Amino acid sequence: MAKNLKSQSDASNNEYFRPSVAVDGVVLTIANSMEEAQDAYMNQDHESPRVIFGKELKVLLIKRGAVSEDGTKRPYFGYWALPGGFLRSSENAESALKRELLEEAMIFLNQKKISPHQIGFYSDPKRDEYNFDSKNPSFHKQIMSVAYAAILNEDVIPFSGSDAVEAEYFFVKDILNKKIEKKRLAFDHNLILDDAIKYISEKMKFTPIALDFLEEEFTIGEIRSVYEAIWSVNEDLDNIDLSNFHKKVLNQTDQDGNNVILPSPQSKNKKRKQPGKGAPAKLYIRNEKSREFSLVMSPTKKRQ
Amino acid sequence: MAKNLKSQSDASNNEYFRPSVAVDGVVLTIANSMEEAQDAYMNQDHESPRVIFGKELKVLLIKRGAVSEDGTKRPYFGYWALPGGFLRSSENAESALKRELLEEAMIFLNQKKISPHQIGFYSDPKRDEYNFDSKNPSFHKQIMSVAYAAILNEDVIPFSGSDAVEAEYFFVKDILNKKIEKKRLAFDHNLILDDAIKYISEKMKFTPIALDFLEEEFTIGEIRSVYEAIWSVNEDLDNIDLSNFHKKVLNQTDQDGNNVILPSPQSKNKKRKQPGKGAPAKLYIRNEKSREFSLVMSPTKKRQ
DNA sequence: ATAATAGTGTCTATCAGACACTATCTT
DNA sequence: AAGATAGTGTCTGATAGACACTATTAT
Repeated sequence: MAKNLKSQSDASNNEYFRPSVAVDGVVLTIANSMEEAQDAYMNQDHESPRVIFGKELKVLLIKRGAVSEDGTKRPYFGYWALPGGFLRSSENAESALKRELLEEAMIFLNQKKISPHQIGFYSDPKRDEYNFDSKNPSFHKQIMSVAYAAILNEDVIPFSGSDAVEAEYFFVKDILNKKIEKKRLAFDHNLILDDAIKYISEKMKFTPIALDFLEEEFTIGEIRSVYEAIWSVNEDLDNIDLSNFHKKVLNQTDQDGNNVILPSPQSKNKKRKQPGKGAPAKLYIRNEKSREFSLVMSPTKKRQ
Repeated sequence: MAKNLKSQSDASNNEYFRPSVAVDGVVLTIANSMEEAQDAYMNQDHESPRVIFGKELKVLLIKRGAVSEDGTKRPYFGYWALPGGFLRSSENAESALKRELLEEAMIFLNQKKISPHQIGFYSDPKRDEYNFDSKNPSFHKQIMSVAYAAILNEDVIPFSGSDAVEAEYFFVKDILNKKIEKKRLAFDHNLILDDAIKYISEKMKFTPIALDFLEEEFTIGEIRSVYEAIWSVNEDLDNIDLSNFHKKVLNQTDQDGNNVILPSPQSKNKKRKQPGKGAPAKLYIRNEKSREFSLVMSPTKKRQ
């Protein structure tokens, strides 16, 4: 027993230190939610008129409860947080992410053929300032996290969380503008969210991951909406020229010279961006083999 | 005591599982080592003639000893491995990396103003197949790693390791071609090395990190050598057109329109790539504020 | 002179950005 | 007809790639 205690107290600064390792998921989606946006417009201070008819980037958050499974009081009670949880033995980070998303938000990533993107590893000892074991203050319960971003498409927007956990999609812009309960997210989740958006924002310049936000069949206007939604969060972007974007996307080829998007063969139907307005657009599908763009998609640089 | 044991055995698959977390460092440098390369050419099978006069990418490896500090036998004894070690309490991953590099290879990153690049987090339970605790087989000693890449410049090439650890720079191409003791690196370090090279290879297309491989004053030819050394590892590249590269580098500006490299004001000296050959080149210094390129540096695409 | 590296000039195809214009649909 | 979105055409400036050519040094 004494030996056991000794080895535990040694753990505070020798090389046999064992931290807890968690996975955090930044689940992103693009919402086409006119009603929601209009509600926001009416109830609030009219600061964001662009919201009204455009598509906007949303992120899944979980409300932290008062007590954890072992009966202890949880830090950041009442705050919104990224979904996630601790890794179990013989489990890798990606499995843990999938398990937690299923448990907390009924999202089954495997079924959706989604590969999450690893954002980074967060190990700052101060990232969870609440988390000390009061019974053993010399033993710092350091919690490290590996963060992933997962992109969901529109058909999972009608989201249903498990009854145990309160889960909800939030506009990313509202979180950045502190228009959220308690002003900020739990732990360093604001930082993780920022990093995830930067990652996706960069990645979509060179690869077709923007299509992951869309259904199997999509229009070029929808792709453009995805780019606008994400780039308007962190780049200085007003809007993307429709005509040039159209040509550029259609000219995208992969390393073998094949087009990255193809006219949909299955359906001759066309699709309207908003019901009852404008000409309907042609439908396209992705070339599943293409993982890289030949041309760089980037926020428009004004000509001097 | 019984309670203590119980909680330890529970640890094998409940949420209080505590893995060990290590940091691994991919320390990269560009070697201008004509003699070394010539030795290799003479002693081996003449398969890589390009090595002789070019600069080549090298990586720092540590030879794994027979026993660890606590007297137990170490897995992967005799293999070469990336430097690194376990995180200690109240320490973040970057501090642990710096501490380990100092201990194992006398490299003091802080002094060199080097910020390491986070490559990824590796948590596959099978990544260290040797590492089971034989006294407690149900308790899987899962070791997770966060990997960083650190770029060193030429002036640290005359490397001196501490006497306790055997440390050496290896040509990355030799490691990829399995021309190394035991054919492969310890653990999943071949995978980590691949990922690090991919990361640096991509990052140098859009940012001036290639300059981190060089001394404070450098020539445009030296920058080109860095690009060739790295891109020849994983891209299908023979060589970069001198003239076009020259113009492109000099035209690089940051977001404020300032040049990324500037003529060196301090010295009117010029520098020769190889002693006694060719005209000496102008010396440049970096604009420390510039962190982004305006133009994309990329491996030449042949015109059809 | 020759070899080797540094550096400039120039031609052409392609692409980015700007923007005018046509097409298709609903109300 | 008006409003809205989809899609085409065309002009211009900038850049990428190819490559000819000059400059500077040591041997």
